[in-house]
Amino acid sequence: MVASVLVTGELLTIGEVARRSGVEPSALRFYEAEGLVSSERTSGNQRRYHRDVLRRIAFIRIAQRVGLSLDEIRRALAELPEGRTPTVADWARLSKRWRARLDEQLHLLEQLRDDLSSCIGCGCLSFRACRLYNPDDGAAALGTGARYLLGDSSADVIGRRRR
Amino acid sequence: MVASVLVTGELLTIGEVARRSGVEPSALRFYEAEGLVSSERTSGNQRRYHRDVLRRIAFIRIAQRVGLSLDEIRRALAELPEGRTPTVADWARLSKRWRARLDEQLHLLEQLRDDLSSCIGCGCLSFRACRLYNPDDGAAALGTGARYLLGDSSADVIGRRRR
DNA sequence: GTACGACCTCGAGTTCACTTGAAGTCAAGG
DNA sequence: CCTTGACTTCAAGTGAACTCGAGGTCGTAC
Repeated sequence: MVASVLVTGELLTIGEVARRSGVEPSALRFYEAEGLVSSERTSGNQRRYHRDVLRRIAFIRIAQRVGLSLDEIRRALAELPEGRTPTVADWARLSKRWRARLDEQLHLLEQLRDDLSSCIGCGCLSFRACRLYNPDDGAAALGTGARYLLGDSSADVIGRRRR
Repeated sequence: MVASVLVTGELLTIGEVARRSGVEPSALRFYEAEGLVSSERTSGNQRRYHRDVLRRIAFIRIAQRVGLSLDEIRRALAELPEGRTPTVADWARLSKRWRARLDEQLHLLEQLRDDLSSCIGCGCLSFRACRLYNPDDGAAALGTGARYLLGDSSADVIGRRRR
């Protein structure tokens, strides 16, 4: 019943942005509160978005897939030029950095898989000898956020001799 | 001052398990509350652990690195034989399944990297054409837990034709 | 026997990225 | 003008995997 398209061609309502981007209105408000996107307001205090917010949201979602936190994404977005609308080159410059990050993640994952392969035969799961349990890279980039596999004060883990 | 090693050779205190495994006592209590590990108690209600709890904890931590939730890990551990101490073969059997999971994660990550490579030139970040934003695999296994990149009701995202 | 560190429970707090709900306002078709 | 859906704010809730603190007990060396 109510028009679902603003035909002015200029500004988008939060509902339109949500439908076009696949991001819930609640998330859009959240992003705004976090300083990731911005909007104008009507006289009645409703949000109106410029069209290029869609590209910004795409950037955010892809960056999340790459593994960035919203905090990192905010810092990345802060490097966009102020005043003018970002160009294709601006966006490409930012996303170029992801490549190295993805390569690193891939490397860690491959290493984990290979360690696992060589360990499956032995089934040792030992704190002292097992590479699976004692990766030298420290942080594991998988699971819920990046958390450390081992505590820092694990002298016993390292120092313990066989027997 | 106080003995830091129980020389009975039989049971371990929570502090010893923590030191040897690199897992905090609070986490060990948490795992017990969650049914992932078990312990006996002294007459004074303190925990005493059998030595093979160390292997169980190693299993848990490695499984987390592979990307399993504690819930999945609990279900995996439930398949261990009851009564007898698990053998090396028991542990190997459980961890063999991780291989496929890691391969799948690697595949998704490689695909994301390749999509990114081919997109960096264009910098499009477009909701309609960009493979980065429209992966067919649906869930992204990165970042905080597994969440969906796109909402389910994103008809506009999919159905929108150019211009 | 006393000191002191290690241990106990239980409830609340943390982080991240949102979602949900309540209570109320705006905008546009009819 | 009225209805209805879309919008507003703000506070609180979610879930995963823990951590922290308070208030109290245990266990061992001296």
